[in-house]
Amino acid sequence: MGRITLQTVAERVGVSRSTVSNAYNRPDQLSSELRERILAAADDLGYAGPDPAASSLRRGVSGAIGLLQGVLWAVTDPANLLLLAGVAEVCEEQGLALVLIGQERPEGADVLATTNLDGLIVHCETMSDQRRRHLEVRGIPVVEVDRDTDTRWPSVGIDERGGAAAAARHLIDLGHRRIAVLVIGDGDHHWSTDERLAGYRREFDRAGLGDEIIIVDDQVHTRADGRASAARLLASDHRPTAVLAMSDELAAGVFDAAAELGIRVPDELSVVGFDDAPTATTVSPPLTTVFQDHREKGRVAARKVLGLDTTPGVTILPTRLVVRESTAPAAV
Amino acid sequence: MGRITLQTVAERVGVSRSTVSNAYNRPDQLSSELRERILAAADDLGYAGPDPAASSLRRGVSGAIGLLQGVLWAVTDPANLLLLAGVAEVCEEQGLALVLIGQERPEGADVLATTNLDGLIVHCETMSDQRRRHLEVRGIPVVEVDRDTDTRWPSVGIDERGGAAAAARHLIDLGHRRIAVLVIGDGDHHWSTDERLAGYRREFDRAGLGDEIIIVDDQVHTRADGRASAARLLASDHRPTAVLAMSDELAAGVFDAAAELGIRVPDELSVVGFDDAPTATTVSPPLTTVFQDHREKGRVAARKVLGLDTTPGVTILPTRLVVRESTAPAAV
DNA sequence: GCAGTTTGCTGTATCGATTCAGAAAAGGCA
DNA sequence: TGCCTTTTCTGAATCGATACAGCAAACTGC
Repeated sequence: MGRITLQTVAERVGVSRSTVSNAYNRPDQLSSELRERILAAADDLGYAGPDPAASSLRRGVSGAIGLLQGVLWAVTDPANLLLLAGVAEVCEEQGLALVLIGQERPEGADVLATTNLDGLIVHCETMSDQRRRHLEVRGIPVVEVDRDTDTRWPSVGIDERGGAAAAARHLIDLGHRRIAVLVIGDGDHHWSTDERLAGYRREFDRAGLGDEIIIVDDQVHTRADGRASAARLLASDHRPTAVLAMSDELAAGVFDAAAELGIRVPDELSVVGFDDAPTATTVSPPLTTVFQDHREKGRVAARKVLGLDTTPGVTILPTRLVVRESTAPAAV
Repeated sequence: MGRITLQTVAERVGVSRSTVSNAYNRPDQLSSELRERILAAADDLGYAGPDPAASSLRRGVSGAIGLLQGVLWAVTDPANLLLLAGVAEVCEEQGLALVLIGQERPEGADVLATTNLDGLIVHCETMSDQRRRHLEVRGIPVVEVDRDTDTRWPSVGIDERGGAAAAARHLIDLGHRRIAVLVIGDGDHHWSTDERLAGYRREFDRAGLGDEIIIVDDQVHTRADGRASAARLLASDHRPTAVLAMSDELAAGVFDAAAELGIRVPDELSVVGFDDAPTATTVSPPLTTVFQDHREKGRVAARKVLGLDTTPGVTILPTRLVVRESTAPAAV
């Protein structure tokens, strides 16, 4: 007897297919009495409503937006989750599904190519030309997050440089001279990493610090990485009096290393993070860090990709230094 | 001039539509020479490959599985993320998209109903009859996670009761008598909550503890909640010597409260968590907790829903007590 | 009571691909 | 060379819905 479709329901009620379709999608196009009757019949027949695939084909929209990021990485980083939450929030509000897309697959059977999306948010991911081309050809709106976008796509980012500069200035104002920078990076540098570095450097230069600065670029990403890296750094003879960590997770790692070595924060070592993630306040002492609104970033990205926010080009969200208890004047 | 479709490419090359389709989906059905020619022409024309919506309609599969959980909650809970990661892992491996579905929307425009999925994983969410019915009618395979499933769907869970019992026994063996249980719950009790409670109780009863047990059920969920709740608990005259927290986040909250009140863990207060989430090891002292493999749980759920794991009915994953440094013998 | 607008419903064309039975060409074997 | 299998490609039928023009019937207003 085949599947139950609009047709089946239409025949049962004795109306046309169009009318049944309207019962679902345009209630104002038919009398509410008839609509009730149709819905009742549908329920009776076990019809679950218009088939999404068919509907999607005909309408040309899918009711879903994608979020592209190395999925496994994505769910590992607490700060990133806030971004996800922001995107999810807009999706829920708009009645859209949120599709997580991960790594490109080798065989040309890329998930991105076989999923239909009304838009895509690209986060911290270097995209293959293949994919880039695909998106253009298919005409899917794309918004990039936290990326330098000389490209054709609009983007959302934060004032990385300004935030970083504020963090550096804070330490300099406290009298620190020998400062270490703990660079984030899980393979290659992202745009945001370079920006932060530029922000720190601006203040170092302005203060005439040069030789005293230690740049540690150990490809660290997680708290555990940070701890390992900081352990080496802090074990040196002439250790820094302050550390600028490029994420709160890394900063937490520095705390761990300091605790192990018996170095007191902030008395003997000042630490500044970046992100103002949940970690910042659960750690002890509470972390001085650069606040950014991850969640809002997600919201803005989603709104932009949906055309709800029509600000063209790049949107830059502000950052600001949040001074807590992990920084103190440099010991004399 | 219209969109570019299989047809356009077929005409350009001078073959039939079917052949072009085969070039994409069944390379073995045509000579590789022709295939190359077709792919080249497609690229030339700016054809991005078969349209997912059309393909999905015709084939009857969507290449995506859904994960149903209050999205906002989902991305907030660190332990839950591991589940997500497990599901994502299998999806990536299988070339499937992962769709996050959130709250049911009021207007009958439920995302679940308008998204086409090859399967659905339901996590910690009481489902409306509406939705339940929908899934049945549409014949979408469903797997439930962490739920008592008297229902028609297979499920994946953990040995909640055994784990909880082990935790309770551990405290009892250490000589604790006055033990508080910090119940998790963000509104209503889930099955897992009841199971854990039953596990604790079993050991309390076995040890003949009764009056000494304090059950604190304050609808707590986050670390901050846990701290508030624990603050009240620990401020009482005759405070417990040990706390069984139903999650590591809550346990961390207990740590926070204890620190505030100057109560030393574990000397003056033993704390046991549940989950063995990342928090357990970043907290100080490291938390004694009940380990469960969230990630594996996600993997198993995904495999089950895809029919890759054909174990019927309920799959129960083991739990085990991990003794760290947050528990010590009761002070005499 | 009649022209003019609304309301309510129908029919047909289409969205873009996949499938499967089969035709034509090519190869294998004696 | 002739018969049989294999390879390579084609055509028609379908998947299930939605949009839009159009046609009755039912209301307006004067």
